[in-house]
Amino acid sequence: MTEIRKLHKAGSRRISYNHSEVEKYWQKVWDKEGLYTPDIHKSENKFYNLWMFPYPSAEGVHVGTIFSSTGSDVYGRFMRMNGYSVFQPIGFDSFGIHSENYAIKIGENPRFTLGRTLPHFKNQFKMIGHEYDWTKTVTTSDIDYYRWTQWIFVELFKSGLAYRKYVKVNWCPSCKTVISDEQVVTPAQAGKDPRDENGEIVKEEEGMRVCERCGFLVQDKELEQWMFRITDYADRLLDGLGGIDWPEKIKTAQKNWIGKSTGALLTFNLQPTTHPPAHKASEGQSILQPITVFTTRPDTVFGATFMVVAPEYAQKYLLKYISEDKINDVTKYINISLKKTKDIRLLNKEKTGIETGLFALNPATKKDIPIYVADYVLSDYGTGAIMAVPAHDERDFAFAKKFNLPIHKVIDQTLETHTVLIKNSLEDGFSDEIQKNNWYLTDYFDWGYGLVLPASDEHKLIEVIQKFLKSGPWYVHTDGSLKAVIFKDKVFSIENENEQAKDYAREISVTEEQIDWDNKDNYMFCHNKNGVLVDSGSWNGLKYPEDYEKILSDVEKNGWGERKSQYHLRDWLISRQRYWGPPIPMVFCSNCKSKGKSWFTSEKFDNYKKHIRNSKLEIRNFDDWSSSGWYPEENLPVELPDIQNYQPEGNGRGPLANHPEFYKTKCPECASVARRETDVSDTFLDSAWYFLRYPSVRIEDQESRRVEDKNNLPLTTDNLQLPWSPEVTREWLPVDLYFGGAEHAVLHLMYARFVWKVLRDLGYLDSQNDEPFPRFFAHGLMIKDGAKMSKSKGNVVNPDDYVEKYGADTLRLYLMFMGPMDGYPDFRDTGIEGMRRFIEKLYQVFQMSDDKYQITNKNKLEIKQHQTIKKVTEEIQQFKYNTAIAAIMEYVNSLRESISNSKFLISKQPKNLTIKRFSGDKMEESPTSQVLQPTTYNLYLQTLALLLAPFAPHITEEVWHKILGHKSSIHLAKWPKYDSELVKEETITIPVQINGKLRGTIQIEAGKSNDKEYVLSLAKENEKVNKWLSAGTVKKEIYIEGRLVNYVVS
RNA sequence: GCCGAGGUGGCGGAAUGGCAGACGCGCAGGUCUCAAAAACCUGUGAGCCUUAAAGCUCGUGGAGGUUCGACUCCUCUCCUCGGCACCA
Repeated sequence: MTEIRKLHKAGSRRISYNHSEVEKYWQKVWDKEGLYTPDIHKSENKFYNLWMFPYPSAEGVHVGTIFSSTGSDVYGRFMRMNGYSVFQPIGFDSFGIHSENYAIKIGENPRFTLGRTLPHFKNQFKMIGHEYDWTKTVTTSDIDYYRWTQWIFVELFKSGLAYRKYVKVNWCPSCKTVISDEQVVTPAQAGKDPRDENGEIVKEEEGMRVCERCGFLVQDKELEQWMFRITDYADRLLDGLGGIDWPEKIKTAQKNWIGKSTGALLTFNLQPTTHPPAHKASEGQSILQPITVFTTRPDTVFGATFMVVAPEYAQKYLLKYISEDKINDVTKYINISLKKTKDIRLLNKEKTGIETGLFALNPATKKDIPIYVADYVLSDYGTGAIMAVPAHDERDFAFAKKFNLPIHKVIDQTLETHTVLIKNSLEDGFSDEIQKNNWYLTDYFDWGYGLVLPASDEHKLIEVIQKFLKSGPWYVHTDGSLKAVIFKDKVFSIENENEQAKDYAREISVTEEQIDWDNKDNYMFCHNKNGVLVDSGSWNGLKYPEDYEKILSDVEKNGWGERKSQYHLRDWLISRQRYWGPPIPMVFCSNCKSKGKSWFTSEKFDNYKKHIRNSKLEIRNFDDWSSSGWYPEENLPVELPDIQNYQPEGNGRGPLANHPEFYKTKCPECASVARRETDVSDTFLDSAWYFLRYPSVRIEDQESRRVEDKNNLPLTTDNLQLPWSPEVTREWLPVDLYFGGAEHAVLHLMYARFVWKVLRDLGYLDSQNDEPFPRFFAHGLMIKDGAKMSKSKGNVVNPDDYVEKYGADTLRLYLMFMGPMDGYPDFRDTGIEGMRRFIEKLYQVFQMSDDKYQITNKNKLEIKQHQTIKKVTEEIQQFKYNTAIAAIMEYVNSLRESISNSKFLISKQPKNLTIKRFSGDKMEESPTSQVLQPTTYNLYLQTLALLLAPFAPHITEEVWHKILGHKSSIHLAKWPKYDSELVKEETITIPVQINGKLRGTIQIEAGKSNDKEYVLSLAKENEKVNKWLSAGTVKKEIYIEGRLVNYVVS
C-alpha cells in the first residue's frame, strides 16, 4: 500500500531517461532477432543455464520471483558475453494443487485459468528483460508433456519401481482429500478455530493438527496408494552427493533427509508362553514368528531386558498369540493408540504401554524377556519393534522405570558425563544450583528430571541434594541395587550400612512408611555414550565404538542377525486424489485379481529386464506388493477429461472416480470390464524431468527416433519414441548451472536426481553423468514484513508498478544490489529511488565524452577500469552481485569526478537524445549522430556498458547502439578483459601501526613496496608515527609487503 | 533435543588474519529558487578534548584465548531465524 502511494508521489519528478520507451523498443528488437535462441544443434561451448520453472499463479509474478529469475538471468548473460552458447529456457509447472485450489475458488476449470495466467507470466518476464528461448518452453499440463510423465510412470511400474501399498495419510474431512504434510498446520497458523469432522468448533489444544485451508482437524487415514521405490536408490543418492558442486548446506540437508544409519537386524524368537490358547501351544515353537528388530547398537544386546513393539505391529503380528486374560487390555490399548494423531503421540512424553504376556528369547543372554506394546515405538521406522536396553537408552530407561523392569548395565562409561534422575521433591533454589554448576536438566521424564553432570561432580551432587532435600531420605541406586541413603545431614553410602541407615531414620523420627527401601525412583544412572563392554559374554572388554566392526561380524557369525542399514528416506507417495494432474496410467481388473493375475509376472519382468541397458537396478522381492489385477496403459496419453465437477469428494478417491466415461475400460489381459486408476500423480513427478524436455522441444519427430537396444531387441512397443532427442540430450545434458531456491533442497532436487538415475538405468538416457545437476546454486528467499513472500501471507509485491515507474533495469539492479544472492533480503522500496538516480547519472556519464569535455586523471581511470573489470568478473562468478554493482558504482563515480567541469554539467539537463523509435508497429532506424569517437576515454565508457549489461540489459543496449555506435547487440559482445599489470596502483598507501593500533599512513611508489628498509625508514619519518615510536623502545618491526607496517613498542 | 544459517552504524550491507563500516538508503547543513521539489556540494559509528587544527578512548551479541595484529582463527556462552524431531 505505502509503496504504491510513494510511487505516485515519485511520479511527479522529472524523468530525463525515458525507460519505458527504451525498454520496450529493445525487447521488441531482441524478440525479432531471436537473440536468445541458440542453435541447439551446435553444442560447442554450450551452457545450459536452468532456472527452476515457476507455477503460474493467477496473481502473476511477484518480486520474490523476479529476485530469483534475475539472479539466473544475470549469470546467463554473463556467460553469453564470455562466448558461450547459452541455452536459457523457461516453462511452467502448471499442474498441481495450487492452481487447482485457485480454480476451485473462482469456480472455473484450471485449464481456463491457465489460458489467462500463461500470457500474463510471459509478458511479465519480457517486461523485466528476461529473454528466454521462447521457442522451447514446457507446460506440464500440456498433453504433449504429461503423456511422457505418464510414460515415466509406466516404465517405473514395469521395472518394479512403482508399487501399491497401504499407507497412513493426512485426511481433511472438510476438503475431502489427502493433504500433504506441509498443509497440516496448527489452528493458530491457519488463523481459524479448530473444528471436528461435523464442523463443530472444538477447544484448541496443544499439538492440534488442522487443515491450513479450512481449520478442520486432520485425521489419519489408511489408503492404498502408488509408491515409487526411491529407497532402493538411497545409497546412490547419498553417494552421488560426493561429486557435485552444490552448497554444503543443501548437501547436508539431503544427507539428513536420506538419514542413513548402519546397524543390524537382530532376531528374537518368540517363546511359547505358559498360558497360550491350547491349539497354539500344541503346534509348538515352529508357528511362532520371530520378532526382528533394527538396532544401531548391537553391542548392547546383552543389556536388552525386554522388547517393545509398536501398536500397529502388535495388531498385525502378535494379537493371535496373546492369551485370553490379556487380549482385551492389549486390544484396548492398541485401539486407543491408533486413534491418537501422530502429534498427540509425540507431544505426550509420558510413556504408556502394556504387557502382552509374551516372551522372546534374547539371543545373546539366552534369557526370556517380556514383550510390551507401546506407542513410543514407531511403526514406520525399522521393523516396528525394538529390543529395549534401558541402561543405555533414555526412552527405554523411562519405560523401564515406569513399568519397573530390570535395568542391566553392559557398558562401563569411559565418558565424562552422567545422566542422573532427580525427583521433584527438592526445594526451590535447586535449579539455581544446577545452573551454578553448569549442569543441565532435560525435561524428558514425566515423573522427574534427567540431570546431566560430569562424572567427577557426583560427590558435589550428593551435597547439593542434602542441601535442598525437603524431608525424608533419598536413595541412591545404581543398576538396580541400593548403593546409598542420603539424609539431610548424613549419608550412608555402603549397602550393608542399611541397618544403620534405618536406625538413623528412626532417630530423626522418619516413620517406617516414609522409608521405602526398595524404591528405585530416586537416583539412577543411564547413559548412551562410548565405553567398554561388561557383562556381555565373550564381548567383555571390547570397546564401543572402536570394536563395532567385530561386533557386527560376531552377530552374523552367531546367527543372531545380519548387518543392515536403515534410512529416514521413505518411498515416494505418488498418488493424489485430485483432478489437476496427469492421470496415473494404470488399469485394474478385478477378474484378473481374483485369479491372482497381473502384468507383473516374473516372466514378463524378466523379459522386460533384458531391455534394460546399463542396468544398475537391483530388483528385490515383491512380497509387500499388491500388484495383482494391475496392468499398465499401453496407449498413452490417458487424457485428463475436461469435466465440470472436479472438486474432491471425500471417499478417498479422486474426482475422476465420478466419471465412468473416464474410468470404464477393458482389461488388456482378459477383456472383461476393468477400471482405470482415477488418482493423478504428484506434481513433483512433473518437475522431476522437465529439464530433460527443454532442449528437445520442437525437434522434428524423426529426430526423437526409436530407441534401439544394444542387443537389437526391440522394446515392448514397436513405435516407442522418447520425449527427447538422444543426440541433443547427449550434447546438452547434464545441466551446466541449476539456479533456484534453497527451499527445494530436499524434495524436488531429490526426486529429479532419482528420476534421472532411473532413466539412465533403464537405458533411455545416454549420459556419462549419474547426476542431472552437477552444479547448483541455491539463492535465498525474499522476505517482506518478516515473512517469506507468498499469496497466503498476503505480502506479495507486484513488480509491474515498479517497472512502470522506474524501469526494469532499475528494478533488476535494485533487487540484485539488496544483498548477497544466497541471503534473505527484506523487500523495502526505500532505496529504489537511489537506484533510479544511478541510472540517470549513468545516462549522463555516457554523454560526456572527452571530445567535448576536459577529462582529468586519465591514468587513474585506466587503473580503475582494470580493477573494476577484475572485481566485477570475479564477483559475478561467485554470485556476489551486490558487490559487483557496488564496484560499477565506484567506477561511475570515478568517471564523473574525472570530468573537470562536472559540477557545472551535472546540474544541466542532458543533451536531448529523443529518438523516434516507433511509428505504429514499424520500427525505425534511429539517427546515430551522437556516436562517440573511439578515444581512450570513450573506451572506458564502453567498458562500463559491458560490465553493466547483464544487470541492466536495456540501457546498456541503448547506449551501445546509439552512443557508442555499435551495430550488433551488446549482449553478444565480448566481455572485457583486464590487464593484471594495470590493476596495480602506481602509489600505494601503507597503514602504519604501533602495537596493532593505527597511528598513521605513508604513501609509497608501488615499485618500491618490496624494499623493506625503504618502507620502514619512510614510516619512521612520519611525524605521527615518530611521536609514538619515541615514547618507548622498538622491540620488533613488522612489514607485510604492500599491506602494512607494525611496530611493537614498549 | 538434533542439524543448518546468522548476530557489524538509524537501515540494506562491505571487509575471511592486516586502515572496520566499501557501495547505497536515510538524516543534517549548504548551493540554486519568491518558495518548494528535483539536482548538485559537504558531513554522517559512539564518546572525550579543543576557539580551531589536530588528537585520544571505545566499538563487529557476551566472556576468555591464540597472534605483532582478530569482525575474521580456537574454547565457552547468549540470542534470532530455518529445517528435522520418541529414527532405536
